Amino acid sequence: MTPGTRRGYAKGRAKRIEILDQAMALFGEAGYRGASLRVIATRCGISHPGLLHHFPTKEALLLAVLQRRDDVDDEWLALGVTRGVDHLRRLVDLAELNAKRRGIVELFSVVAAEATSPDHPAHAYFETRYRTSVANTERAYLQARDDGSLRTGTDPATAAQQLIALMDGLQIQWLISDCTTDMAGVLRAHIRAQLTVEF
Amino acid sequence: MTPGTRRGYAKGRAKRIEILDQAMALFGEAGYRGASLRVIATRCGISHPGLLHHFPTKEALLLAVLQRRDDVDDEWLALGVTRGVDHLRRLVDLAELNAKRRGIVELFSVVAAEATSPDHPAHAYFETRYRTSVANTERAYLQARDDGSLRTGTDPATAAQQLIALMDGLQIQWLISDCTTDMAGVLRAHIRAQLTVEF
DNA sequence: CCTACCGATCGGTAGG
DNA sequence: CCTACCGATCGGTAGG
Repeated sequence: MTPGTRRGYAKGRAKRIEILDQAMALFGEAGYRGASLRVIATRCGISHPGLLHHFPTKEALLLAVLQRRDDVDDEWLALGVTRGVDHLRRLVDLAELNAKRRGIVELFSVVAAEATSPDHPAHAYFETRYRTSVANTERAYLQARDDGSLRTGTDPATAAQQLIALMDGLQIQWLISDCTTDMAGVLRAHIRAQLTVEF
Repeated sequence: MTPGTRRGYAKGRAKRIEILDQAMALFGEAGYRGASLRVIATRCGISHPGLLHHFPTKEALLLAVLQRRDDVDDEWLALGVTRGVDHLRRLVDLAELNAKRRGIVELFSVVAAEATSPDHPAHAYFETRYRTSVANTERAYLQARDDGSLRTGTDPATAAQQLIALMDGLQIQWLISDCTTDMAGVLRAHIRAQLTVEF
């Protein structure tokens, strides 16, 4: 340890972030089962027992990665208005933002599919995530209806399920097609057809 | 070998089918990377080198599983009319049928997500599959427009992408929610809103 | 944070 | 179709 080198918590925290970033990338590329702690650790310039010093198990690492992405996105969603048609617009903006973050899209698409297995470590996480996503979206559609912005015959509960499913399905197509699908555009067209107001 | 035991090709063919069925189930449960030849072989009552006698590599087994499912579904789709609005109706029927075949839904949802990685053995397969699925669906929407059944402002190309994405996304939600999502119903509501005719 | 190791498991092959 | 084996790799632990 050379004199002047900063030691202690700050350095540990920075390494933690680096691990989470590299883990996100590899979990996205290879899935939870396909990713190995040794590869993640090597990409961070440490050994795999070194990684296990920061996160006790592989499972804990995955959950920390998912939690971190949620925190960042929740913070982003909380900026600005998030009710009714404005909330739906915000979801389209998120799709537009995601089109610049392949790693994050890969992470959620691949791990969500893996986690359909009841014994997957992230199964409960995604169960909750889908329930709250659909519920929040349904609330936005209900508010849009109260505002008179929703076309007659559009059921808020069904529309919410559709919108979440559409976002997920478009991400798969976007990844397979090597990012040539226009996720935000297709999404916007779908919502526009459900509203009486400009979108 | 007791006298009277049937030998030769018939028995080999039956074992091949059994392997494909068990492999489909495990690839769906655990993904391609998470599934092991030993487990598949054990479920078929043979050793894993015995399995490799029928399929030379794990990759060949996966592709054979996918090809077999396509053959079965193509045969089913070819029954009855498959143009315009009737074709769209046929896709909803397929979703209804899939709601009784969890194994098949798992296989395609999980492996498709895995296969977004360019080096996945099924990457090319899914690239082609999505292209043709979207193209066939676009053709159906174009025919619906020619028949005057399509609502003004609905773009066939966009609608095709939406419908395929919606089917995939609904399957993920259906799997995570332990089969409580009404895939066919949500799908039908989406298409109904795009048409001028009853659906 | 490291090296060194554990038992388990992987896909595939040798040889029969 | 089998047993027996290959080298590689896995998540996690011991001990420092």
